[in-house]
Amino acid sequence: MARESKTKYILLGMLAIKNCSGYDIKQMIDVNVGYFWQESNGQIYPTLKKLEECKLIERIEEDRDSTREKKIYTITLEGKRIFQNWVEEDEYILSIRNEFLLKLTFGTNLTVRKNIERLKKYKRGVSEKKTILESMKSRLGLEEQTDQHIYWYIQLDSGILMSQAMSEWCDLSISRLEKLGG
Amino acid sequence: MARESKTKYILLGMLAIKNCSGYDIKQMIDVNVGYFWQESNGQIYPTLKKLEECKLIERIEEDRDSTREKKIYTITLEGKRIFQNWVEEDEYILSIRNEFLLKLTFGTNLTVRKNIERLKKYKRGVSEKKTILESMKSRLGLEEQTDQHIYWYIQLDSGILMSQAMSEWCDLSISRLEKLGG
DNA sequence: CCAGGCATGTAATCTGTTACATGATTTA
DNA sequence: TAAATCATGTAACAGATTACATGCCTGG
Repeated sequence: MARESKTKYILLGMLAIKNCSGYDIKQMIDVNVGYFWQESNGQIYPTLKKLEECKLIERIEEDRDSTREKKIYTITLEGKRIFQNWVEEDEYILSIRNEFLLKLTFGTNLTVRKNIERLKKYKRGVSEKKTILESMKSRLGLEEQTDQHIYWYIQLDSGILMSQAMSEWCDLSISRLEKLGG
Repeated sequence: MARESKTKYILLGMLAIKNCSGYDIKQMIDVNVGYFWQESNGQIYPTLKKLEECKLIERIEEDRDSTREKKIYTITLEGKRIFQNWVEEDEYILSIRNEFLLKLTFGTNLTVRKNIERLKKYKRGVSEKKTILESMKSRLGLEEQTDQHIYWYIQLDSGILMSQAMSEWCDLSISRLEKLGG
């Protein structure tokens, strides 16, 4: 049966914030919530099509500026209803697959030195992401404080705090392994 | 093409630690690495079958105690080789889908009070998991310190630190929302 | 005796990724 | 002019979940 896809809800949610194209949505997802939610184009475009067929979203005329082909969508009342129902449900799926942690768990099959290197590299990646999130947060702080903003703020903080914790964990783990004789 | 399934590697990895059954493996995954890796029975059993066909694992006689049907597997040399190759590859997939954070991002569609409630509930869940991980860690500390142990120790710490950070983030977010007038 | 855990497994079905195709426009 | 980015989309294919089936054993 494969559980119900949540893709439609994130698309509706983004369109509830503002009218945009599939490409815009993909950007917004990658940039803003990419650290806890991913969608591929292979999901986005077909889902947009289906949503339009079901009249949960509609195409509008992109009034301006595009010589480029760009399909701008807007959410319908029915779309908002469906979206709202989903937001109100107090249940959440959580799926994670972190292959880095998995390989580290089996770290005994590698030299200590190699594991330390990996942790250092991983930490660099985590720190970069944290920096990006922090700059997004400060940019958000400069803009006007709408109701929407507070939740984006909170959500960004979760990413920042997680990155921070991950980074500290890397240091801790590195020093543990170094004591072992790296 | 759908990316290569990693299921076989975690099964091989568990069998590299000790001989066990599909049921045992499922338990080990849920309990030990469940917070960053999940597998369902619908993946585990068919994969075990395939691995046996490819001679990467073998059935052994469960010497004792079971009136119950239980198929114990052991990893073969070829299986170890395949597993080792995977561990040595310095590349990792990471996929996360946290529907809680997603709904919170769209929190403006709910009352502030409701979002606070959700955060409190979420925090309880996070704290429970943290407690479990901590008890696992102290249990691990009591057992003999093998080479394997240090990596499980480190891996557990990542879960504990993440839970801790998440928990703090919940508090922070709750107080932010309360200031808004919850 | 019955609920729940132990234990294995399959079928149905959808989900989701990758890789590719296409073409315009911008930038170096 | 070549590479990168904008922009939409599809096909192929495997991945993965859920739900169910089966049956034994244990504890209350």
